[in-house]
Amino acid sequence: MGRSSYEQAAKNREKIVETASRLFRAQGVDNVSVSDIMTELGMTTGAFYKHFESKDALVQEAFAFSFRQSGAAWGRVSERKFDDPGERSAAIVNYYLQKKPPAQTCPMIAFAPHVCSEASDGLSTEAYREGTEGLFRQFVDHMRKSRPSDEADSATDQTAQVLFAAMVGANFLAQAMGDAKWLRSVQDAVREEAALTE
Amino acid sequence: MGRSSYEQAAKNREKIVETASRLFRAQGVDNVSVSDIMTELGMTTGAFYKHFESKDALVQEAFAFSFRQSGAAWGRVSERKFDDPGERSAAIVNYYLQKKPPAQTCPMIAFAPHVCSEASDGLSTEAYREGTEGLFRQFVDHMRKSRPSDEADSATDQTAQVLFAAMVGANFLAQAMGDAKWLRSVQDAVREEAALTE
DNA sequence: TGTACATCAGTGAACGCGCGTTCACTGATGTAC
DNA sequence: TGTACATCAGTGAACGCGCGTTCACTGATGTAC
Repeated sequence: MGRSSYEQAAKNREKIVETASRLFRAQGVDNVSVSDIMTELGMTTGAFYKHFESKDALVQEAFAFSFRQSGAAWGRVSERKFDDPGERSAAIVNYYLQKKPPAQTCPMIAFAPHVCSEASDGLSTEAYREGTEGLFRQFVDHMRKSRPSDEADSATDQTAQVLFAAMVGANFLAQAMGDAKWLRSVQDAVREEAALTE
Repeated sequence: MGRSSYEQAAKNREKIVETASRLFRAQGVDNVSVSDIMTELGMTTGAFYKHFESKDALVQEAFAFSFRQSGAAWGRVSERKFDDPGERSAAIVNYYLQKKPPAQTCPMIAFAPHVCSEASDGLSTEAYREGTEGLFRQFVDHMRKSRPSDEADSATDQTAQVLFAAMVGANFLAQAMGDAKWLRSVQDAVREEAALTE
């Protein structure tokens, strides 16, 4: 098992980022070791450091990758055709609150524990902030299209911001609590609130 | 330094729970070691296990303690006199979204990372669920008092649930992101939404 | 094009560190007579 | 009440474990002639 070609090495590097993103989203950054990732790829731990300077360097790239993935999924929802504004604003909230497999947990929620801990240096924290702000702006833009007029409406924006917070809060609680009757009721309330936005 | 009296030992035990709660809320459960807690109390690590079977046993008690503390604080807000319903519903949201010292971070948010990790066994997870559900019920009850009539109004409840999610979501983002202009705007939107509840 | 050497992706074992937990021990407190 | 013994809160050092990281080594790939 000697040296790999540059092509193979580049593929392996990508695989590390993708696998890490998946595992980080499913289990949380601090519950996934470098060895966990490399073992899943059938490689040894030492090889990791031929590609990344440290675990946090990988974390940074994995964050960017995950946020891009989420942003793309939101974009696909946003491009659908909608009959009326209420349907439009409900669509993205419904998509977000859908139950998804662990590997697709919202990055804003899955990565927060790592960002809060002191263990994370500036790099990954910065990636988290940028990613979260990006999703927020994307959400607000989506909601603005619910307005027939092209002018920005500050009341619409305010409602959108409340919905964003409510949506994230409901998902956060779902991750932390697991299923609970009252929580499903909260999620439904957020969905309905989004639907009656006009 | 021989054996302590039963009275002293009981005091020490309480101090462990209080100190742990404070540090856990400020830094997160997984970033605070048993040794951190005991050192702050001027005791050695070994003494800890005369009081608790394991770290998670302490975590469970610290969770219950913190949630009781938060619930009591909410209760004090709830007992104030209010002139109109909007002022009443704004009061608790404003209180919740107030910037507080690290040691008073909302337990729903501060403890979530530990509950999500596999490291937590059933005990502490259960304490978290009970505590969170308790705060939720307290919030909804507070909001119901905004209605002049004594009958439960399902529309009021729905608004209350959305506000709860939005409030928690906004605080969650604040913890994860630190200060950001757009986030303050989101927090303001949530506060205003609460104020116009009637 | 073929040959000789340099490069470097991947290996596998080791290191250092912090953590939760254990343990033999100490000596003041508690208890039995 | 006083004495002799048992209890057990607290000590301080050690243990085992998983983690991030390092390192000498291997041998196929890349490069220079």
